[in-house]
Amino acid sequence: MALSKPLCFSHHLVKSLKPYFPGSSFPTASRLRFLSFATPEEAAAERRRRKRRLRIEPPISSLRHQKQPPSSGPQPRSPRTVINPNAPKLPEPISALSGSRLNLHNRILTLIRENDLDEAALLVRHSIYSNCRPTIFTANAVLHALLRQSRYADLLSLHRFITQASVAPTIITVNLLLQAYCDCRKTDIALEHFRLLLKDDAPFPPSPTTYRILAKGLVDNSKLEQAVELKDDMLAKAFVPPDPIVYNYLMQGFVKKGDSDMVISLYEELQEKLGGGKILDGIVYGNLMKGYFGKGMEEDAMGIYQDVLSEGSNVRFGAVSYNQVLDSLGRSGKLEDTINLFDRMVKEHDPPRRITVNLGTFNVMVDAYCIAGRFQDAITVFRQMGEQKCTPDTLSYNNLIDQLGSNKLVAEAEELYKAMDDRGINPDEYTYVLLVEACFGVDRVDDATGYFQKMVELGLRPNANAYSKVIGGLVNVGRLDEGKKFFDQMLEKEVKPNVTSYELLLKGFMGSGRLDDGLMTLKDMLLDDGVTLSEEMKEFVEDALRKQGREEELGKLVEDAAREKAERLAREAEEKARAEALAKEEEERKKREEAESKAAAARASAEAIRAMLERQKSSVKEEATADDSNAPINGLLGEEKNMSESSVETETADTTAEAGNAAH
DNA sequence: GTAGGGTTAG
Repeated sequence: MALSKPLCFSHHLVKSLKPYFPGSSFPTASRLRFLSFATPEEAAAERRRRKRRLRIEPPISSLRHQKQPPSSGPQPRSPRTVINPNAPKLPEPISALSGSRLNLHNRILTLIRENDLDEAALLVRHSIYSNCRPTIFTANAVLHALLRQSRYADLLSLHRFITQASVAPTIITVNLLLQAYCDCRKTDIALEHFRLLLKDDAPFPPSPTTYRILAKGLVDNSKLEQAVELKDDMLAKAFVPPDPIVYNYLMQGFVKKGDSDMVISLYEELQEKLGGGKILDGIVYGNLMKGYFGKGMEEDAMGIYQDVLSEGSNVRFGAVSYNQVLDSLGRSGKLEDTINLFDRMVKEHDPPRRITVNLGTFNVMVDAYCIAGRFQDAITVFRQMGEQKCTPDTLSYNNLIDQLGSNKLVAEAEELYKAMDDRGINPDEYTYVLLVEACFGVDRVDDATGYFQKMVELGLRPNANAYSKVIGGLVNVGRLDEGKKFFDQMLEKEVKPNVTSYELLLKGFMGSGRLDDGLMTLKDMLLDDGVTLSEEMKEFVEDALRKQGREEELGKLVEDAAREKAERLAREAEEKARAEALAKEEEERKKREEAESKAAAARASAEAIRAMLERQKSSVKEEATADDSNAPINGLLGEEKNMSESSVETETADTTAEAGNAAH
């Protein structure tokens, strides 16, 4: 019995995944629409059906009898659900979190608080097959902690584990999973899981947060079209009311894309869906203003601004909503209005009762001052952060250092860098690259390379882009050999060079007449799979060679490189083929062995039965009354049945594990 | 005693 429980759930999952997701890619627009209801009435009916289903908390014991025919007892579920006895289980009610399971929960929460997530995850796993099974609430807490620390691989692995162990998820579990996939830019996988919630036999519908996670994930990955589809699906299914946050994510995406018309029409659509009155959630107004500013409709933008932030306005504004309006003003050159709004926000700020200012506020202000060229004011407002109990993070520092450095205010930038040290905020690779660039910008070449070396010494890992900054700076001032040294360092550290880093060196050597060094660089570049030589670069090289009458060398070099590359590729292909052949052999050998051992087991079992029948026969001969002797046969067959079940379970588990692995 | 409520600067 214990074995058949997990079997039932995971089996269902695999079965249900197949027909609904024939391709691995996200369904096209038409297929998403196919899921929508034809009429609002239909959608409402389905909604009612689900709510009804959700209201009924089945006793835990009923979960064990899922396989029983539906004839026993009253049937509260919709007819469709009854037809499918393998429908995903409903999650346990919160009341399950009591007694020893609550103790376990609290122990795990303590581990999370102590930041020992490994131990917490391990304890969940170990308890699953113990006599104190963790509740889904405990698992959710651990999943959430893993998500907070961006430990996606561990999150997926724990999620896979509890799924295989047939711990029924809650909507929170699903949302955590969707968030993890979206964070990893795997929006297609996130959408596949989301679609399970839309199925008829889904144990619960999506929540507002579900839509928010997906909308943000799609927008952040520039999949605006799919984000709009999702929003339309949200309206059609109507599991949740039209959500300003979802709309705002979309507006954000279109602001970034420069499509102001779409920004405005999304706002108007939301307004209509919410009944036509004023939208009372302030979140949408910053982006709406950006839409108007983007169309040059300044008066409309400012009209909205005056309206929603006027004396008696009942539009609700939190720090985030304010920040977006603040940003729209700052980016539109309305510095005076920006400052006024900022002052108002600081006045309204009354923690912990009301929060209207946060870290983002200051960063938006810094940008506004810098856009206006008032760098000293930017520094001043940055320093005011502490007064509002805000602490700048590395990104905040980087932002201001960037603005100062690229405007030749290097001393100020360096002062901020020192302040980071004093406050125990760690500079990252980006901080150092900004300082490197700033120093190059004012011809402090040695300081620039000094900052770069310091970053490397600190164990930070500059990427190819960072290397190309230092190489470029050195090449620009004619210190080619030093530039080459950094290029070699990059190779040494196994950082894959980018096109720019090659091109900088190539241009440097060729431009200064060091043709042999240039040709060597060119050959390395041609041999590198990751980069291609642009036409422009090729012409540049030809030109430099022609000047010294060596233009015929280029053709030969290109040929040589092409041949060497082809040889290498052929070699690699051969090695790969050989490895694959070996793997296949191994696989076949395993299969053969398995088949042999199965056959042997079958022979042994047949032999056992035969022997038993033999014994039975002889005992019948000996005793005239013998009708209790077939019990062992039943036992034997029963055992065999169990074995095959557990092997199916292993197979299913593997399939699920593969799906999870695909995320990496 | 299970997430969240959204933003900004790479």
